[in-house]
Amino acid sequence: MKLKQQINKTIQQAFDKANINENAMSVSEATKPEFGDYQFNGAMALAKKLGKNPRHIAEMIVENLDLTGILAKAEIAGPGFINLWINPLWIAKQCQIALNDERLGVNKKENPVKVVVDYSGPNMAKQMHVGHLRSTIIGDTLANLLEFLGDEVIRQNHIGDWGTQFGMLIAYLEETGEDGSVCLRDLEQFYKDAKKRFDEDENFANKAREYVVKIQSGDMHCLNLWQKFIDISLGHCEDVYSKLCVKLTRDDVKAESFYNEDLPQVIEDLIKQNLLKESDGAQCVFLEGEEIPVIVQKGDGGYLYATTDLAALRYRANVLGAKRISYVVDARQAGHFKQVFKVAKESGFVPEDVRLEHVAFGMMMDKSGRPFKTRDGGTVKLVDLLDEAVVRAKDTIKEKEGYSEEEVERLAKVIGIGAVKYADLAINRESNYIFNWDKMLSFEGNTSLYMQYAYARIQSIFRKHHGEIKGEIIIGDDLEKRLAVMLLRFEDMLEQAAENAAPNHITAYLYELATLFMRFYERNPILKEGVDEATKMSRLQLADLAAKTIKQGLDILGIEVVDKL
RNA sequence: GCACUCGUAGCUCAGCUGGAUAGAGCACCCGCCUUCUAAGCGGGCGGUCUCAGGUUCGAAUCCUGACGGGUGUACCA
Repeated sequence: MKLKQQINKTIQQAFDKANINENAMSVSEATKPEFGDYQFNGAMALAKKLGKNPRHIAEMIVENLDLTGILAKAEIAGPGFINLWINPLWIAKQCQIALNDERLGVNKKENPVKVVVDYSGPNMAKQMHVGHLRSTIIGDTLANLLEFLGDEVIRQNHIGDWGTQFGMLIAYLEETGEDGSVCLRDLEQFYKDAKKRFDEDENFANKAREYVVKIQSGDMHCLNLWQKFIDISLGHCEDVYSKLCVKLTRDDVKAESFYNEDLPQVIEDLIKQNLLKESDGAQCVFLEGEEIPVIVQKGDGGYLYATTDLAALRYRANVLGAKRISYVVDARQAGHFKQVFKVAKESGFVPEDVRLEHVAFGMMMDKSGRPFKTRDGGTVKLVDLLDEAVVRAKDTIKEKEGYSEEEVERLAKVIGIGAVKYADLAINRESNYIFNWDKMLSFEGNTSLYMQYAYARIQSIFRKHHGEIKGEIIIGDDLEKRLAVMLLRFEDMLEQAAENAAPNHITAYLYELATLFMRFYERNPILKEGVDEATKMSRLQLADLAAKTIKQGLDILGIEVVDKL
């Protein structure tokens, strides 16, 4: 249900009837309940343009406003605000439609596009650490969201599987042994050990360097070892993805090395476009207004990540056919992407109409506001963080008695992982955020637990209710109306979130929805004695739609729900 | 130095394309369980939106500058 659009249409009709030959600006949600459900603020802006009194214009609009359909009431306030009340009967009907619809009344986009979402991108040489968390879950949310709205989403996991450190790792893998899966159980340690050998033993170091050359020249034995290493390392990532309920699979992997063959061609094509200049021995693209050039080939002939990114960009635009390409990468690389996007457009690698965006996010900080590190200053492994989340979640479960051990385990997983993800997604992605266990695992405030609790409370009602649910939704009081309008806003909110690639729009909405439901639940009894049948049926259905909406919203965030908490 | 970004309640954060008295949560204080999950709900306290100008009928939001924090600044990714 595109609620705003519907209301805008009504306003536009009033414009036409009043002979105001302008496009009406969009209505917005009322800032307060007293101001109705929606408000139209366009009269003031028009007043100046038309040289008329804003209240007079507002009157003209209101006089011509159809109050027999969606809208029930309109009031002029202050200098020319038009406060709008939606017809409760209409609201009820729309909720009914949403409830009977698998997609909760959310339309699929009329003009879906292919979207590449590039996220996670772990380095195969090391274990995933907390630094990968945000990209992985923000990216997955964006992918889920666009998919739900009907776009054709192509997930791309641009894993780092190429570079000089792999020579060292593979040399060490061969040296240590037969079964890679054993020595690679802890990648971090393996990397450290290999590095130690590299620094200590000249022979080993030379061997490592040889391996780099061999891999790059396509030596089969080395490539096999390399492949084995990548497989195992990727397996680690998949464990993390599975724990995180992130949908990335091996099919989404398009590694750095995938673009290797195209790199010389990238250089060739830049030369053809007359964009390349040599500077200090390196091949560079100098962009207008940019202080530093984009270096695409080093003095020694090697390529850089800008080169790979260019290759990836044109592959995504031309081979995959993407019309929107979103890079979910931390904010520090803003400069890099700005430049690379510019080169991609100027060189014609990517057509003008393709939307390139850097979905930037801030850093994760510890409680004292410093970058998130272990006590000794090392990086925190993502698996460890997630495991701790589950352990901590288990401690928060109040009454474990009613559950089997497996159920507690399952609950702890849903709560713990949900808490970590929600806390991250609830923050405006561009700002840095402070990681705080107590806050994220709390039932209070804008947390996943609060949402899961709201959901479970509703499921509890349905466990207690027997018999079929029939009859229609009736909007009884103001609270029910606010809840219902909130439910109808779902699609508007999702669209905004998708447009801005902003998961926190979803969490903010869900929180507001859950809060409204809790209030409704406290004030308007459903199954208690004395509630007449029609009201009961109506409230059951409202509760049902609320639960389904919460579940669908959380599902987009990649967060699970349980029927009982 | 230059570029980017942020600065909102004691703390953590919202605030969409400018709109009415700037919103949540935590913390603190006060109420509400013999009936649907009180892990909840209601109420109170708490603000010079860093500062100074400008645009506008109207600015936390847009522009300029200052101050403060963060990040990035040619051959790592």
